Amino acid sequence: MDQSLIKQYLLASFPQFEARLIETLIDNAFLKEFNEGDLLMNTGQNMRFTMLVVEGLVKLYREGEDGSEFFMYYIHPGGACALSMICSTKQQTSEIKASAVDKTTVLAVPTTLMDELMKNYKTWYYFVLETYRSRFEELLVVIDHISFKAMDERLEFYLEKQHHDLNTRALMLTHSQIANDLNSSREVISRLLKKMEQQKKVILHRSYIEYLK
Amino acid sequence: MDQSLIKQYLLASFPQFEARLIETLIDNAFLKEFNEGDLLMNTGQNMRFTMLVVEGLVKLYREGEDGSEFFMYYIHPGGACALSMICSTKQQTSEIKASAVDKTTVLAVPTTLMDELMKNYKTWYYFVLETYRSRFEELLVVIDHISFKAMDERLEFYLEKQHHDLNTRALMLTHSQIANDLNSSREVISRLLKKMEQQKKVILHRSYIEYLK
DNA sequence: CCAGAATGGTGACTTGAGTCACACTGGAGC
DNA sequence: GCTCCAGTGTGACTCAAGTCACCATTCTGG
Repeated sequence: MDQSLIKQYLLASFPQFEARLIETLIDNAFLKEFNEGDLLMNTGQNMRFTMLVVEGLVKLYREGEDGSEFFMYYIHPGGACALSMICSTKQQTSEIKASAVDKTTVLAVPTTLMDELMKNYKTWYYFVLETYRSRFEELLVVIDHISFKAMDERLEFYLEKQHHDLNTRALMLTHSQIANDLNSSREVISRLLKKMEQQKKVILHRSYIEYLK
Repeated sequence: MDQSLIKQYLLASFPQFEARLIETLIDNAFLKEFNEGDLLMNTGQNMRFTMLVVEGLVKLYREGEDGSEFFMYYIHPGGACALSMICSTKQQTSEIKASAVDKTTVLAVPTTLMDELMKNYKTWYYFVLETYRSRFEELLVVIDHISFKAMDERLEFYLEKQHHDLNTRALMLTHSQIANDLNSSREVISRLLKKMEQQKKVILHRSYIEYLK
């Protein structure tokens, strides 16, 4: 049944939540599934639910005016989208998108419930603040990289991150995909990858990259 | 007296705070003054106080490894540093600095008080969330600019922001300062400013720029 | 008033990275 | 087998922006 499934998910992914909070969430939230590639959140729409990721993987990226995109970070089970945690705000400026990388399950918590949760459950408000803080810091790291680092270093960091977040050395990525994520171009990425291969940091294959270091 | 001064400041800069919250703050927080150029917050130090700006102006910037800096945004009276709102976290990665632009007064609220404030005062937790949200969005805009825009556009945006935030057309900035804030070099900024002058968007003077558009 | 510092202007050069054009290759599907 | 196409490799070119060198102007402190 759905209720007990929610409980299982919460216990597994959000072990820090207090028992009463879990009960409240079971009574008020519902599960939602997304397939690979589905959009969880689109630009500027008013959020009526806070989404807690309980299974799968979500990719957050920024969309430029011309359609080019820019990878920011992944959200793993146990995380939530910071932006989805605010009850009904304008959000006109920020063009941000979230899409499922794998088959993903999220727990949708109505934003109308936020006041009560914040007030009554310490573990909830810790979670909200911690979510904001960590996303904030990730953005700072992103800013660091694009403003202070050159492409080769950014590429290495990107691959390291992929390796770490996806927990595999076999990175299923084409050069164009990487170029998109880093807002660069395929040729540039190809050349840099070639260099990295010579430095024995990766081995290149068709449609995937073996991460060594 | 200090107590009534705090009250005045709070009423002026944080009119949304409920009366009981203001009383609590009066009893537990204290004012702190900074002179122009003083550092309010340094890299990675554990924050023991949340700082609410009640007078003056605070500049937030990111420090690169080599000492170069990168302007992010201003905090006006009525605002607070999002990062200072988290009770004692690691914060090892983020090298972020806050310095006073003018003579600035802040209200220092002990972070040990956060739990109680969040729980008991709805206007407080709205404020905290709103602070996070708005800073987050500002960072997104920053990312947009450095990843999608060229220097000329970034410069125009920067000047527009200065004009808007400092509320004056007489921008007291040298070319080197601007270059620092944008993580560029003086010569580049000089040339671009020259172009903008030809386009009648600014008039250049020694040590200050008249913003026209 | 003078020396030195701060500020700004400019030409010449270098470089990282984006673009264009085109060639090669391995796999999927017929 | 063959075709087509996504994925990749590479040289040549362009351009924005950073760097270097040097000079001119204004300001400031003794």
